[in-house]
Amino acid sequence: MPRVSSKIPGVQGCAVERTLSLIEGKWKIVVLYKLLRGTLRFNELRRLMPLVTQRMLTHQLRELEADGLIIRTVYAQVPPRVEYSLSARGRSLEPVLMAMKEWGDTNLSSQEAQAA
Amino acid sequence: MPRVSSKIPGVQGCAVERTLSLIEGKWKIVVLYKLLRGTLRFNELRRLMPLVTQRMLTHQLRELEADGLIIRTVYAQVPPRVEYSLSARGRSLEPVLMAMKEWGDTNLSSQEAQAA
DNA sequence: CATCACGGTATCCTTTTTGACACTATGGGC
DNA sequence: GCCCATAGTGTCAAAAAGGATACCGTGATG
Repeated sequence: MPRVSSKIPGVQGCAVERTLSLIEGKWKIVVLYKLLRGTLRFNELRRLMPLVTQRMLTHQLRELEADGLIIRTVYAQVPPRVEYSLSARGRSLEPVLMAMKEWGDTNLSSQEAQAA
Repeated sequence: MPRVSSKIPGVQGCAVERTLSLIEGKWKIVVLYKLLRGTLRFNELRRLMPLVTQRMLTHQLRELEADGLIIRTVYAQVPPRVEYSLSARGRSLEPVLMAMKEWGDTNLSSQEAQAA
């Protein structure tokens, strides 16, 4: 099924790279990771990630949405209510996120944090 | 299954993030991916990735080395000979790389490349 | 009428990343 | 002596990413 771009010879890694490019943004994986547990409102996300500025969070969310990884639902209410949840596509990234988390837990345990 | 890191409260995603930070560089995953198949010399890598400038490749390799993911072996020969290979730590990233590759192959097959 | 909460925007600036391009050292071969 | 290959460095500039800060619109509430 390595049906990637087929043609281009030296660019097999492309699939890996393109996958990476979707989750590269500074806080994107964190967002995805949080959303694995369920839908969250904008400000709930903010509270979970106090270090992210509003502008950044909005921006990352918009990109994740554009890439079809999350779904943004706006409720026409007065204090606005906007909910974010993973799309099927986004949820399918779970194995990737988990592989990364496990690797990190194992290999970055502050102990051997730097070069082993 | 919210088994997170337990300790640090607001920074559970940290492991994931830090893992990501090691492979984020523009061409790093490609390098790692290529090295999964075995040791390569500097120019072999260059030939495999014609779009990377020499400066960039060197830079990425240095960072990968600093993070303990690859091993750089210099042979004191006259046309210099420098070989790069994965360290044990680097090789342990294989599941992550594979998870990403598989996701990419499945979800980025040019067809549904954009938002599903 | 002022205030509040929510979910943003807009603007500006700094830092980081990436790229272009040229230059270097070494020792062997011609 | 000059050129070659390998594996780099160095410098500069462009582009992308990220951050700080401030402002906006809407109804409900007081």
